Amino acid sequence: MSNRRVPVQAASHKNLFDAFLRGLADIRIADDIIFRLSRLSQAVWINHGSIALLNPESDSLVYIGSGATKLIASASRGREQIVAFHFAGEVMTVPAGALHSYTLCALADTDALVFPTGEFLDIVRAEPGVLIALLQRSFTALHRCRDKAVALGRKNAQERLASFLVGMADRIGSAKADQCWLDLPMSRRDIGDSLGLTIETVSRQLSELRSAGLVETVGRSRVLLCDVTALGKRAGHY
Amino acid sequence: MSNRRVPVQAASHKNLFDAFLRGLADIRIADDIIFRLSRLSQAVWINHGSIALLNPESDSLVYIGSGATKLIASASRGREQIVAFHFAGEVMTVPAGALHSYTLCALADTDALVFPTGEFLDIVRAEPGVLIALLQRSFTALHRCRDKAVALGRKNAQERLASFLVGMADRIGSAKADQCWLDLPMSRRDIGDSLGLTIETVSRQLSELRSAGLVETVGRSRVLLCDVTALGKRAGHY
DNA sequence: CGTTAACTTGAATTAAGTCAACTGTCGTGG
DNA sequence: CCACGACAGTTGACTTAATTCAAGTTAACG
Repeated sequence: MSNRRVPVQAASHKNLFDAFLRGLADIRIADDIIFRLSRLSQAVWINHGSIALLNPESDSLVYIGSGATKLIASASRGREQIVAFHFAGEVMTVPAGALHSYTLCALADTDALVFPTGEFLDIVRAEPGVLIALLQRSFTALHRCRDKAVALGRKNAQERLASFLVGMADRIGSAKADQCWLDLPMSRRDIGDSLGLTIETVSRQLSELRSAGLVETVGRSRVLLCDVTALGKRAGHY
Repeated sequence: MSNRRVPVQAASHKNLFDAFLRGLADIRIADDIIFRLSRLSQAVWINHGSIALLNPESDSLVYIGSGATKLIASASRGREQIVAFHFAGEVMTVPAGALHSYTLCALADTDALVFPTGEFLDIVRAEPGVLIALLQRSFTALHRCRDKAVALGRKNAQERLASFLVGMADRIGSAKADQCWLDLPMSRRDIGDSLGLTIETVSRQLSELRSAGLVETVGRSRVLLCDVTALGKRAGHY
């Protein structure tokens, strides 16, 4: 992870905001709305391993400019469930005051842009393109979360890990034919907390996939999926 | 379940559509948009126990006029995970062509109104009120799904059942002080398929809650939550 | 009031968790 | 640039919570 040693500069608010607009919707947005959104947003630099300080009073809408994050839900007795990972260019919502308490934590040095959801929607009322873009991202998040529910509710450890790897390959992998290289920014503990498994079980199942010839690993974070189709089958997908 | 014996008449498309509009957003919508939405929508009557025939080619937006439904995701080997329950007045999305195949199934005789999501959004572009209402419902669904992920990933059988009961109390219970009556439209199998447990485990845990004095049951579907706060504690909520 | 399916309870099994020891990776400092 | 230390990850042995299989009960409907 060479970028951890290189001193990285936080992006300026302007650059971050521009990237957010470009990524959100491929449409022209009225200047006054852009101005108001810009004033509403707050650029946040989250160091690798630390958590974002979000307003606990209101839901937050977060854009990840660069880096990667995990969204953690905590139940009582200190148990943590990672509810979603997010990567550069993605938008997510963090609820305030829910049944479980949510924390946004950076897996790598991360540039983020934060809006209070309520005010954001008020401003953006007149821009259907933005609303629809947001709605589509929200559907995507819901579908991912449902897939996770299936994995957590009805799949065994090996299928969960296979699902995870195939899902990550889809999002941050570099595919070539039916092979795919992954550089995972999260630890085994994070993977376990995401799959509802212990770190030991994750490790054991990864070893099994390794000896089945489905994956190879290099160091701690690099993984080669040797046969994505076969892995998808092990994941219990249709 | 007396309404199963009474022959129920499917609501007319007009009544259903009107209820949908009233429930969605408390705003005036342009007449031509109402007309186009009305033409796009399809009223569907789903008998207790049978599944809705949705277009497998496109995502569906579904409004439940009356009744109750379960949204089932199927993984390979015939395993089923109930991803969400929906009751009268609610709106949901059913994805087509996802990793797992989704089925909408009625827990009671159900009146529903179905739109293809894509066309719906095209028509509704000019109505920010509708888009925002949809966005908020989508956030609610996402938050519920995340809570479910926490339960499935990090809670034991008893906590899951307690979460389920408290959650249902919130949505379809009749509360009085800290007590709450529930008339569950779903079977023990449905509860198990929703909580990632077997029917036997659900039964055992319900018996435990019963002997702990936290719930009482009458017949198969009526449940009295004797102390919702205490039950919430057992659910691992904060 | 009898039949059927839903539910409950019990005993045996198993997948994943826990606890513990060991190994490899990676970054720092000599 | 190499060696060391610390921590992330792996592997093994044992335990446990939930599943599976099996045998009753009970509720709901005709």
